[in-house]
Amino acid sequence: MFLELRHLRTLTALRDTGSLAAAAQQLHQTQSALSHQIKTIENYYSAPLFIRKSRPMRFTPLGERLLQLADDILPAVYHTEQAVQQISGASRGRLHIAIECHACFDWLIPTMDDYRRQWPDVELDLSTSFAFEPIPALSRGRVDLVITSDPQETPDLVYEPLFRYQALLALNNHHPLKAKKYIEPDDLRDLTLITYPVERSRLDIFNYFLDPAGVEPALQRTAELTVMILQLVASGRGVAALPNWVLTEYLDNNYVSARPLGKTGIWSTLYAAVRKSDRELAFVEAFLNQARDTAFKKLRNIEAANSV
Amino acid sequence: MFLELRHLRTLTALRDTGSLAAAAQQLHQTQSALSHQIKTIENYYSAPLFIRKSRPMRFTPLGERLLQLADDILPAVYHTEQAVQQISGASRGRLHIAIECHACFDWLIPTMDDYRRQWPDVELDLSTSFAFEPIPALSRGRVDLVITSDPQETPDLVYEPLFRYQALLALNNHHPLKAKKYIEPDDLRDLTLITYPVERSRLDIFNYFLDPAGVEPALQRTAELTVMILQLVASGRGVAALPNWVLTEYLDNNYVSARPLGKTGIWSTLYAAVRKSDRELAFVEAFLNQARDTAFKKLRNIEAANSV
DNA sequence: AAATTATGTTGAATTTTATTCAGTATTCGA
DNA sequence: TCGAATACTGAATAAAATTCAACATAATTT
Repeated sequence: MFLELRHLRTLTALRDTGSLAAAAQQLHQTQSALSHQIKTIENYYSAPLFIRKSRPMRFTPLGERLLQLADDILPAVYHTEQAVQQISGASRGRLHIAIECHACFDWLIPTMDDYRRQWPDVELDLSTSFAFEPIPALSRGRVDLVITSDPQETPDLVYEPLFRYQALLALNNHHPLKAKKYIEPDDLRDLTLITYPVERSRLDIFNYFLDPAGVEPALQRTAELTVMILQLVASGRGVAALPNWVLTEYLDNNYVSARPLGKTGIWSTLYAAVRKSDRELAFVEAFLNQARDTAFKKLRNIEAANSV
Repeated sequence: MFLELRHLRTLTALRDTGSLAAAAQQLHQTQSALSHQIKTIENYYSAPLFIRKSRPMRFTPLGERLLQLADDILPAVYHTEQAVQQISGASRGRLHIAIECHACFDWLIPTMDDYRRQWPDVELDLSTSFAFEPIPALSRGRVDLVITSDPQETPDLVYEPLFRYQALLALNNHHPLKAKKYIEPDDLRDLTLITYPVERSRLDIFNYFLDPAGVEPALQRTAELTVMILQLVASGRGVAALPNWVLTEYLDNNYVSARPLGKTGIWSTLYAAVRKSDRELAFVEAFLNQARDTAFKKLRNIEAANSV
């Protein structure tokens, strides 16, 4: 009468990942939340679930027994949820997505591919919001989900955080700045900066990096497509600030190199805006989680790549 | 990622009882809570769980599928919880109970019998609080649980409601008052009232029934034990106000008869006081639920008996 | 058929519970 | 031994569940 599936899901995530921090990430929660949750279970049973001071972590008999239960029943729950979405109306719906950010294709396409496989009956559509204002379109029901990095409070919308990301400066592989651990504004004074063709006020590298330091790049040029920008960078025609997730594959293939902007880096959060009334629909929630998972996997790669 | 065991337990209770109201009672919740809970599930899946306008109630395919899951996994959960209480410290503890009310033995002894079977490692003890003040004894840790019908707010204690009950006037089987649907204060003017030997201020029949109407019974006498009181009533030596749960068996056997006091009856709630720090211990919570279940079953009987 | 009673729904208020935040301790690896 | 990663904790906050109260509806009684 006390146990909930939530507890079991936490336990399995803990076992799968081997640490609270990683389990929290897998479950899209903070590590503190899991710590509290585990303490609640341990309090209830007046016994620990796992031995803290051991690497790799080991579960106590209590923890083992609960994990066994989790293994017994969670697959059944999962299958039922899948089946039930078929017979109910939950699997049908419309999800018209609008993106404000050029680079988002990079994780959005894989996200949509995976999502479509799981939710074949959802009518997916994607439009770049160059012809219209996406937020009003969302309110009016012309689109159903908007990807944006600056949430503006609106009464009928909610902004669901997807993930944090960092802007990196992409450099060609022989660039002298590779010697530095991170880029400083002055380093850009003599370089050509390549950007997407949008207003300057929407480019974070100006807002948070160059303008505060009063620095201008020697030259600025634009390119529409990410691949074009990277081609230019790779051939030494300039440098470009791009979100870390865009760079993962290119870094893996040693096509270009990258460095953080400033000691702490320029970080921001990407949000999905949806109408409040849609938030708890199964197929909407599933999309958010799919996006988070896809991005999470991409970003895990870059961390590994960066640490080399 | 949405379903919780709570939902499945609600579904099975619904099926077992056939109505929201009864299911709520079984789960010790309000019927409104279940209504909301079910609406949440139905919203999530955008489909109803059962067909409302049919007697007996019928589940939709969605509801059936979830019930099937519940049947698959809830037994396993139950068994694990049992097993886990054995291997953890949760099954061992002390539960010294003090009762303020004379009549409570009636449901408390069966409760304790059932409880002991499930929790053999809990050290059960029962004391009647005639020699000491139970609430201070609870705070000081001399006892662990106090059964009382008047909660007095104390910083370190919580009062958990167990059940509502009604005081009934027990009459001998040939008593002329049997003709009335309910007793009025004036009816007692010429009768002998039998009570437990406690201060008048602790007798609800005076507090809520006779004193407000300014009526005194012709005679008053006391008896220590419930069986004694009922013997006196049965042999026509007087009438007695007793909680409905006490009377169930005697009514079933036609040993005595009973009528409510006043049109709406005199109702009150019985509470279990425990220290806040003990409230969420598994073996304490289990005791509360056991008490509620036992009382619930007893009271279901009397409702049936009364309606004859 | 009207009246009464039991049952279910709903939105708002309330309470409870879960989660985050911020500060701190601890562990791990260089 | 330091810094980075990880975990714990209490307080603040956010979210969720529950109750309350008003109403609607169905079932029963008179």
